[in-house]
Amino acid sequence: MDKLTRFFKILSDETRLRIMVLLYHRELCVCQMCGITGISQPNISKHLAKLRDMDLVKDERKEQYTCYSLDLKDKLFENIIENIVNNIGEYPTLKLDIEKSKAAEKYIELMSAKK
Amino acid sequence: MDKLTRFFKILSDETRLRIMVLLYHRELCVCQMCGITGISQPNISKHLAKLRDMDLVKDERKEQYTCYSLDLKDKLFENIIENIVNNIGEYPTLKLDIEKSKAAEKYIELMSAKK
DNA sequence: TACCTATATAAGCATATAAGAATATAAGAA
DNA sequence: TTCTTATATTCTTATATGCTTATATAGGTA
Repeated sequence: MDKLTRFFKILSDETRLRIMVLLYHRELCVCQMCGITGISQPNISKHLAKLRDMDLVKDERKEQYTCYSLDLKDKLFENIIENIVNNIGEYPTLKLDIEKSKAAEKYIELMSAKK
Repeated sequence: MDKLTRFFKILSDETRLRIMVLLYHRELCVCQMCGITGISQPNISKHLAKLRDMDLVKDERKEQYTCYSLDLKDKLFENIIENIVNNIGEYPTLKLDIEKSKAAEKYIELMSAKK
């Protein structure tokens, strides 16, 4: 049950929930998540570390970026995320994140453009 | 989304998760929950108060007891609890709670027996 | 009325958690 | 090697959370 309560605790933080829902749709690098959500890089990184520690996401180096993707081995966990996504209309922030993620490449450019 | 993260935070505590799963199966009074779970009365009460504040359970006075039952208006929340229950085999503590709850009346007697 | 019993609340303590700012690291480019 | 970019980590501060013990309240009974 500890695994279950830890999973719920992970999802009880808005930042992590946004990350999880984003990654459910597609893999993203750290700076894309920053750009899409408007959350600071150290903050995103720290939450990604927690998700990694719980084995919910995996990372892969791609050229200069570290790409993250969901890695849900547990069917229950996957169902829960899926349920949320199916009701995405009720959660404007999540919905907007997803919209933005469709043009995720843009956020890499914006990041590079910052001087 | 706040409603969602608050729901996950509620479930991220072992005591509250046990209460929710118990109440999914049947209504129970406070002392029955204490007896079944072995958790202290003030502790159970406090967690019930949180669940009540979030409108996840409702209470009803029945003779000398206050009976609690689930009151999930949100389909997503109900699905999540249902999913857990469907996998109850993976969570021995939850499973044992449910087994005990089948003889819930016993716990009222035990409580009364305590002088 | 006074007395139980069941439940709720409060106080105090210890621990956990989040966010921002500053800094460190790793890998590629010059 | 040095510089740059992307990402990770550390430190500090503020806030939240849980548990135990003690106490309060509400409703029924004697």
